[in-house]
Amino acid sequence: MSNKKLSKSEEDYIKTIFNLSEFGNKQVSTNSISKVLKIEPASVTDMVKKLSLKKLIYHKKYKGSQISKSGIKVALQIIRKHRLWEVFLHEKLNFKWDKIHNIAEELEHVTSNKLIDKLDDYLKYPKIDPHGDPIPNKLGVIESTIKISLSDLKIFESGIVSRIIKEDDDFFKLLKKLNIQIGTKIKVIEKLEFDNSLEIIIDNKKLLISKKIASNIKITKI
Amino acid sequence: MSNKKLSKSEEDYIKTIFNLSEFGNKQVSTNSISKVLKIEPASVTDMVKKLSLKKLIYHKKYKGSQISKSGIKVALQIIRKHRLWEVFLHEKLNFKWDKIHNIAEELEHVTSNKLIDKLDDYLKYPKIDPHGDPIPNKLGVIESTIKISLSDLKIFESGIVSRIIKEDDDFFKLLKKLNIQIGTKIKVIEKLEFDNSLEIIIDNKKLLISKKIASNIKITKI
DNA sequence: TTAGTAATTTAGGCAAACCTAAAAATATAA
DNA sequence: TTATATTTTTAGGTTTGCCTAAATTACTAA
Repeated sequence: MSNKKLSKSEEDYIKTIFNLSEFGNKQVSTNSISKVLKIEPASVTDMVKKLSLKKLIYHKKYKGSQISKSGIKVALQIIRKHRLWEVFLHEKLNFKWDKIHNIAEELEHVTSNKLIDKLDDYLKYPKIDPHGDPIPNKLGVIESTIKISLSDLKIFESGIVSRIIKEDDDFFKLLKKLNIQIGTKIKVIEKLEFDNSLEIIIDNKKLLISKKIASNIKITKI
Repeated sequence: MSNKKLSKSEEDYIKTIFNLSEFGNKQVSTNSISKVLKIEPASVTDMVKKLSLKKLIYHKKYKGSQISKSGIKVALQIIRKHRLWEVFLHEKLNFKWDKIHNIAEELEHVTSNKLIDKLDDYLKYPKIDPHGDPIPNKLGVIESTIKISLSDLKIFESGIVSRIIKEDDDFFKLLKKLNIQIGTKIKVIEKLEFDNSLEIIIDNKKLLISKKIASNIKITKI
């Protein structure tokens, strides 16, 4: 099909529309795109028309945009690149969590597919990025793992930390002190009625965390 | 000084002008830039004016362009990025010599300085890229090593292979068969009068190579 | 030294991706 | 159900980086 190389701008729009659409199901308003990309609504209208001509989205005047099948395909490849670079920056170059996003934002537009496949191989085919977001494979397939909030885990259930909701430096520091990070195994052994805080086990050590902390941590049940 | 971020195009021009100028000494013609970048001379004139306003080059109508001190600084940083990425692609991702250039051409425009410094660290501060070209350090300093042709090495002198002149697949294959690559230590033990071929030692093994081969290999004397 | 050729610049245009201001469509609330 | 507010689009501009065609300057060889 229409395999002409997209511009950086076009890629940014597609990614944004995909992200706002919740896996392609929702209509996306011109204004919401405008806000995310910090581009005036009038300009968004221009681009949205262009992407519509390329069949990457469906657009009806005044009604919003919906990403198409081929648009989703494109978006997943961009997301794949972004997240693989994030893994590289974090694991190999020792960048902190919160510093990698902007750099990956640039690297994701580097075009070579060969590059991304070799990078994937070099990183040993990671399934999640340093934020805990899943990485689509070469074919765009995301291995679906169901994530629930740590606060929703029942007593004696275990899980692997797979996402931190609150992206905030203080919260990151707190988690570091508690030895909690992406990949950490956690078992819930008690839920206190008094204040809903949780007693959990990490590395054979018991500790107590508040309901608020727990609800900002997503885990994959094991 | 004028530290506003340069566009990809501007960077490409600066790099080209630097490369054509032989370390900033020579005037560079509009036509030569045009040929390298495959952009019409008229367009080159436009850009050259712009870069001149930014004091990255000096330009006199009809007389050619000369890169300025600050232009050289910029060029060296781009070259640094390019060559570090080449090392990464070659050493870490196992790309072949001849495949890395185009990808590095894209990666060199990624802006983060922090990224390039961390990459440098990760690669253990390499001094030369996979083609044998020297890598400027953070300050733009190139550790100058004098390279001579292997065919100019005298009897009983030794050197490290630092550059392959002929960039040609067949020649690469030949070198591979001879166990010669960037970094290989070579000692000359005989120069045959008959056909000017050289007897050399690599890894304690003697072998004979033609004058033509030798003159396509640059080495650093040790 | 001058006529022809080559290199370079000027002039005018175009596409991409933005912008502002104003008009049109839609949503909301009295 | 209007009047008002909000959202979206249209219309017309700007900048960047390219283009072609034509004019100008520089070079070269008779």
